[in-house]
Amino acid sequence: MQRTDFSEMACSIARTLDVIGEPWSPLILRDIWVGFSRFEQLQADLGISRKVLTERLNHLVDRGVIERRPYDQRPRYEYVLTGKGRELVDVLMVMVAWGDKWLAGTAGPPVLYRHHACGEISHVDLVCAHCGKPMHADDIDVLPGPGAAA
Amino acid sequence: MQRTDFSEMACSIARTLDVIGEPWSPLILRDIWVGFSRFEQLQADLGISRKVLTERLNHLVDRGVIERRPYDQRPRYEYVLTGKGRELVDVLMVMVAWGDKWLAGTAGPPVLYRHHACGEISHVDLVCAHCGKPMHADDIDVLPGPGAAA
DNA sequence: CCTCTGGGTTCCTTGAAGGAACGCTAACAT
DNA sequence: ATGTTAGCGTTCCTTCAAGGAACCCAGAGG
Repeated sequence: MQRTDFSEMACSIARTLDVIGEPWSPLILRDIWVGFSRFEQLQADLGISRKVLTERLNHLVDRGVIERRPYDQRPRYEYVLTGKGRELVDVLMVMVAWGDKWLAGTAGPPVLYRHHACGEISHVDLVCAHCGKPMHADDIDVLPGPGAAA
Repeated sequence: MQRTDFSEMACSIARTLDVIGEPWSPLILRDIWVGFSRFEQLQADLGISRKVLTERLNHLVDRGVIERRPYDQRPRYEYVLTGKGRELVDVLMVMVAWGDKWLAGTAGPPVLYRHHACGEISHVDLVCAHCGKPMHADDIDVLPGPGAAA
């Protein structure tokens, strides 16, 4: 954990960072999303320290984005996304879209996403949940909300 | 910077984390987005160490998501988003939507977003850039792309 | 010439990440 | 009954980044 505690800030970005803001956490979430569900798989795929992997998995379980459950009579466990965690993957998908566009270089994107609904290779775009039109950084006004800081 | 270098991984999430994955970076980006453009403003608003703020600003400038420019004859500078940086704000907007939904508690969201196009208080949603239908964690297949690891 | 302001830089302390070694449990093989 | 192996962590030590306070520098204004 970073030394400063973001979880108490009156900001949904800061609070979300309290869940996946630590190093490795987004990559762990990605791996679990695409099917690496066990400790050894995660450790091998990421090359992360076992100590840190343990800490991150516990943290993600505590925050309710993944669930730890036995898959054998022996003490064996797998980690799976909860509903809350599956929605958090939205953040990853937008990171992929941005990284593919700005950081992929000449080699092109490392992975492609095929959308079930249309069958095409595609990526995510952001729209307004209310009217369905594009919604990006310059398309909104930011106003104080009910949970604003005192 | 976290000790492990994410920038060389064949993963757009890891590469994006190399840009905004360090502690404070997303919050700095948020502040610049909403209009805190100067060093002193950022330091006072975030309560971040001046040393770390300097490091983060330099890093974000290096990666091309913000620009440092003088605003006075005196040695005074402000930081503004580049186009690349403005698109990166998409990631923040999705974090806000998720944090508002799952972490805001009874007090409600700390800030509200009003969409220019429809005038309503709203939040972002993810759709397929190709067909416009919803696109979330379970709506896609992940395939190897041209820039996949050897 | 003194002071003030914005924008950093230096230095010390604390604590998290890296990494290797070790431990624990339950099945299976000999 | 005694290895052996696989899966899942825990312990311990070293290194480096974050926190925080103090300091520095340039230019304008009194």
